[in-house]
Amino acid sequence: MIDAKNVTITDSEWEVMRAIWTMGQATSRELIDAMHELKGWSDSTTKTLLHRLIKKNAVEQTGDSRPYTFKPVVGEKESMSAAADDLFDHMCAMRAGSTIAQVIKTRELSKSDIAELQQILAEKAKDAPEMVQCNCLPGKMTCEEDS
Amino acid sequence: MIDAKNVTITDSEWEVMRAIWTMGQATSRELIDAMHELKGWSDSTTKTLLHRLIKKNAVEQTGDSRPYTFKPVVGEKESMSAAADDLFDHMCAMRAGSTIAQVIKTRELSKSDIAELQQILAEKAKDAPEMVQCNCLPGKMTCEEDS
DNA sequence: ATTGTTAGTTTACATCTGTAACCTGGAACA
DNA sequence: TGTTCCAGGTTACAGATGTAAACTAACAAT
Repeated sequence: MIDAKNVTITDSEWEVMRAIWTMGQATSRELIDAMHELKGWSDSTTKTLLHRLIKKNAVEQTGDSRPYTFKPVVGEKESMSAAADDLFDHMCAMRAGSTIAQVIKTRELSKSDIAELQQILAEKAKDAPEMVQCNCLPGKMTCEEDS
Repeated sequence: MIDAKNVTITDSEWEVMRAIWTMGQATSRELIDAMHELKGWSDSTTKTLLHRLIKKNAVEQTGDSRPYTFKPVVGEKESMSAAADDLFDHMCAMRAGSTIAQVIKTRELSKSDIAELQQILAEKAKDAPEMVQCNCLPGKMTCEEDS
């Protein structure tokens, strides 16, 4: 699995990736059917997305005979982390905490997920700063609003 | 502050919003200078983005005399939550936990941020499911890969 | 009144995205 | 051995996005 960092997967492409990741690998027919089922897309749409993903090196086409096999080149976890990082990189550092809080509140998490998060937090608490600085503007070191 | 849900703020626009949110409100000149400083953008670029944001109802222009004042219509926190939600909505539910874990590891969090997260997690742990199901494909109830 | 300066508005334009039709070469069938 | 079908490839096309030039209306200085 290659670094998902440099590959930008768009929303539609992301849908295809989810299918590929979940199936592990698949033929275009299987993917086309899955996408038709899931999103109502026409065959062409899935084909196009698949090609763009191949071009981006997110998916590879293997096999010698005609119904080729498509499989992921980038890992799901890495891609998800990259996407999340990308999101937080564009937000005010000062607000990351409350955003994460909101996400945790909203998402369904398993007992072990929660245990892992608690573990990480406990560790992180040891040398956590009293407060995180706003990094939106130079000079400006804090955001006014705060609700 | 209006619902940030329906407004899609693009990456570049997001940069402008950060400046506006941080400044609370500002004249176009101040914003143009800030963006020039931060991103090296030409005046026009910031102007265009400002206008698009106004059209999207993310920013409003107030004042009667010439140097008008621009101020946010959507809140920062709401927008950030909306963006985060949007991201997680497109990812496999089963992987949300590990993604959040990765984010927490990477980001800087203050002591109080951590305390809040721990608080939320403790509460959530009470009735957490043993495991979260993959929601990528119909039928398919779990993702194979798992690293 | 005339002119320059700046805030605000329109227009531009290449690339990216979402979505899909159409074409082509080989495999399956008649 | 000509016809059909389909996987794979090419082209299309409108709307979004990043980035910015050009134009116009107000205000300030002469």
